[in-house]
Amino acid sequence: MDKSFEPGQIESKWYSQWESSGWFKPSGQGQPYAILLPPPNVTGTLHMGHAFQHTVMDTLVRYHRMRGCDTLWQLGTDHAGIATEMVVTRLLAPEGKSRSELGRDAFIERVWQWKQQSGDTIERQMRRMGVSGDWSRTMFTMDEIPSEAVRETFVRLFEQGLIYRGQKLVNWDPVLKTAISDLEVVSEEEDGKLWSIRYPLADGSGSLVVATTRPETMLGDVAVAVHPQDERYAHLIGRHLALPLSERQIPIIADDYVEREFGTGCVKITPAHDFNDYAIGQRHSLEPINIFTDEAKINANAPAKYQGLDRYDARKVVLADLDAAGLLVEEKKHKLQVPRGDRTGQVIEPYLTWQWFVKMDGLAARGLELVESGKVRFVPENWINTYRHWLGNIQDWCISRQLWWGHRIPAWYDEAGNSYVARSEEAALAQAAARHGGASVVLRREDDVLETWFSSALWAHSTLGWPNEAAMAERGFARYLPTSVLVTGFDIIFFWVARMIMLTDHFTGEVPFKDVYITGLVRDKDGQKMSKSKGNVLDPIDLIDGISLQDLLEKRTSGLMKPQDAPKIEKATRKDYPDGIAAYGADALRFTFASLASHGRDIKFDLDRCGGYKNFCNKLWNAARFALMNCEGFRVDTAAPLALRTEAERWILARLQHCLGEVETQFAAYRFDLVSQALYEFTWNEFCDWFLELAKPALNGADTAAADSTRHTLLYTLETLLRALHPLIPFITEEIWQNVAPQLGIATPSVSLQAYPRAADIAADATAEAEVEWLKAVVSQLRRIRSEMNLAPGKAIPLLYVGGNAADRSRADKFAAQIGFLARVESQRWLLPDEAEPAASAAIIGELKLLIPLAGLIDLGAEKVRLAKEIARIEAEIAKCNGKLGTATFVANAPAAVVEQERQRLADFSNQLKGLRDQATSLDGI
RNA sequence: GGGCGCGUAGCUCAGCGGUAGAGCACUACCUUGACAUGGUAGGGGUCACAGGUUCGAUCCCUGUCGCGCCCA
Repeated sequence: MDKSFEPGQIESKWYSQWESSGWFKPSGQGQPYAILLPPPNVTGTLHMGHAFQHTVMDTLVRYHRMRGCDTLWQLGTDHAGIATEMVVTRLLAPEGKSRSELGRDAFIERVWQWKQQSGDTIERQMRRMGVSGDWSRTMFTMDEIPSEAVRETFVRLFEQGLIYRGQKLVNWDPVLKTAISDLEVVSEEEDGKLWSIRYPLADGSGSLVVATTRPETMLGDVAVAVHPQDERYAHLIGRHLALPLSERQIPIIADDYVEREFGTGCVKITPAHDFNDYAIGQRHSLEPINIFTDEAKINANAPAKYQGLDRYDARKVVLADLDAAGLLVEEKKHKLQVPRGDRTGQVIEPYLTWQWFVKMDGLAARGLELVESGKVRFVPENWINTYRHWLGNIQDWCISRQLWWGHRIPAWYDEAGNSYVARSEEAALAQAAARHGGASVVLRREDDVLETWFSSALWAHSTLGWPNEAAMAERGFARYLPTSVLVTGFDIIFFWVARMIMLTDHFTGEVPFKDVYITGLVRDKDGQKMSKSKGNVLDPIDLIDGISLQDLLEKRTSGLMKPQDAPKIEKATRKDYPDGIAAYGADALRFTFASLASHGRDIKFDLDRCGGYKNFCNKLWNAARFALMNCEGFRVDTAAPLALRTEAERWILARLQHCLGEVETQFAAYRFDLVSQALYEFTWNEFCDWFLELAKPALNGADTAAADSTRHTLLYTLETLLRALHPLIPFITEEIWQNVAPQLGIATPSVSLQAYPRAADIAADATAEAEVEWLKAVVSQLRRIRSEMNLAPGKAIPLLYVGGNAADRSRADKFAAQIGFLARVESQRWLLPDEAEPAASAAIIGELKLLIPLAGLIDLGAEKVRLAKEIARIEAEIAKCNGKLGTATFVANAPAAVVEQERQRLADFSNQLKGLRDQATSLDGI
């Protein structure tokens, strides 16, 4: 093995071998364990959030595979309607082509080309991360199987009366010219203005003043509302106003939605262009007047003067006209919530259109019940609140989108506008013929497609072949549904998780997954969301392979929506990564993600942390080198050592047992941070820091049986540790394991095919732990004295034992070689019965006193200072103990074990204090 | 306005009724034959603040301040 760990060389080698051997496919044996990959959008490349979640899923999948489960990781990608259509539209621009020039079919052809390219990139990235999913059954949301599921679902929901077509106010993107979901609209406070406009009474007897942030919409006003208890206007309710600029009269109505304190307490009502007004309009049976085209220009319902004007131009003209008419009362600055599409950044228009909807009340009630009853469990469980809140306030789901890329809605229209929902055009024609008394009818297919989440909502059962019986049998529908766990971010609980729960249950009677593990969102080290426009994105591949500053700058500043941000991004990037990014390797990146996966909602990604785990990999690598160098030619037939010859071996196995217990507990709790911490600590602080050091004297000692036993334990512990770490860091563990396993008589071709180690496989050994804890205490004390007395590390010291009990004597005897080696002690002996203690530096461990004679080594004054400091520390501890034990209520009320523990502490400290004081006194006498 | 959450070492975060922990950063010493991507030792915290419950609160409760996010 090389002297240091070089990730690049081993990663690709092992990945292709694993994949080509078919080990990622379900084994068909054992308890089913299935995970659905939330299918990434085919809009480009994977980001850090994907890499994080893929790491979590891969770790779970590898863990359960090693535990003997029949493991299915269903991979796939999502067609992502709007996002992909935008990407491809932008791609066409440099060619001087537009989407509409190209036409629907040619455009879709281009999207498929893009999808191929993007899908390949994504798959390549996933392989680099070590994703061990079943590539042979990967699926795209527009493949035939999921497409059939979409058609079948749509038709059945329609037949069940759960899908309908209706005219409603929706969020409309006037640039993309499609409806978008509430969830895709982000409202933020922006600076705007509030205008007060005078509306005269129709009979000329007076006027009202209304306040609005959108004066142009007055062209579509149908009423003015006041609060029913507002005494100022009570006498006007039911009378009419002459709507300025339009030749219309509108009524004054009363509705308690109106806030009396806001503005004048009079609200213009424009049902076609405001969600609240729409509701009021419905309450008062007012017919909405739509004044916009689908591009948000004024349409023919408005006075001719304004027709064709863009919404913001219309605003200027309307205000000018009002001013000219003396009806503009006031204009003032005002902060308002502006809704923008999260993809385009355009101001979204509430717009009255015909759309397809899914009725949600019944489905939502059932969706809620499935989670409340525990059939689906959120981890962390708090997320149930978010889920509950959304389902409790749900509206019907608008599923149609005015796009080309997606699942085209299976509905057809005849010339009269009657619609026919059917599984195929033939079936639709048959329906139409039946309706028209057998005559053949010309049908036009619905142009709209379904929103992307409609197909995603079916992902759990459609990827298992539903509704096709043969496909279901082949893909293991009955075996893998419900899947075990869904790993996803809280941002798509509404979009995806809830809808999957509802639809999978509705059509299959099963929940899609038993657990939902909600991960945090990956942010940069300052807590900022990573985004292309902020210029703080990291490509996981660049962390694996490294990237130069130049390439990183190029990546971050090219293709920006706002190219003017480039200098700012460049500056920040130069500051954060003056030398580019080093190559950390996939394992270090994965271990970092795992260790950041606590149950919080933000994951601040700190590159230094990644560096620390790269070092961890190197540490593991070198521990393995040590083991192999010391076990050359050593072979055994049994993996586990049968007869342990040294205390250190018994100790490390006991510690391993603890570690594995912790790992098992934390895996079950989805605490990957604690899994990785337990393994990190065992590897570094116990295996490397102590066991390897304790093994050195044993390996080189005269006792060949102990040396061989130590070799065996060394290999066995390492091999077990590699198995335990494999789900987290698969590449390096495989590479090392291949070198280690043969020496233990293991002939399996891959560590990934080995059983995951469990605490139950190893015996606990409290005695050995206590023995070695004693040794560690002695060594630590000696090292501390050496350091504080400024004894050169290479300087050997003599050690004198004083006092102590029988256990101390036997331990000192047993560990003489180790103490000599670890603390550089040249001689060890017990003070003779009648021998006077020499002037020395001392440490107290229980009843035992360790003395390092001063002669020629230690400065007396320094030792006195050191002792005084130590005495003060112990006195403080004793004072704390006495404080507690001196309180009668503590002794009376605290649990006996706690009181006992406190007494024990007091006894130990007192012992130590006495020893230290004696020592101080004896030094004073010199 | 409603809901959720956070405030612990310089930074990023665990812990959570009974000796305050980790990684990174920092200081000193050390190139010893697994590893300087390292070793050894060390410094650093009235656990946001104020009350309350308790024998005992960083942890539970209430309030205040500050900061997020989600939904209106």
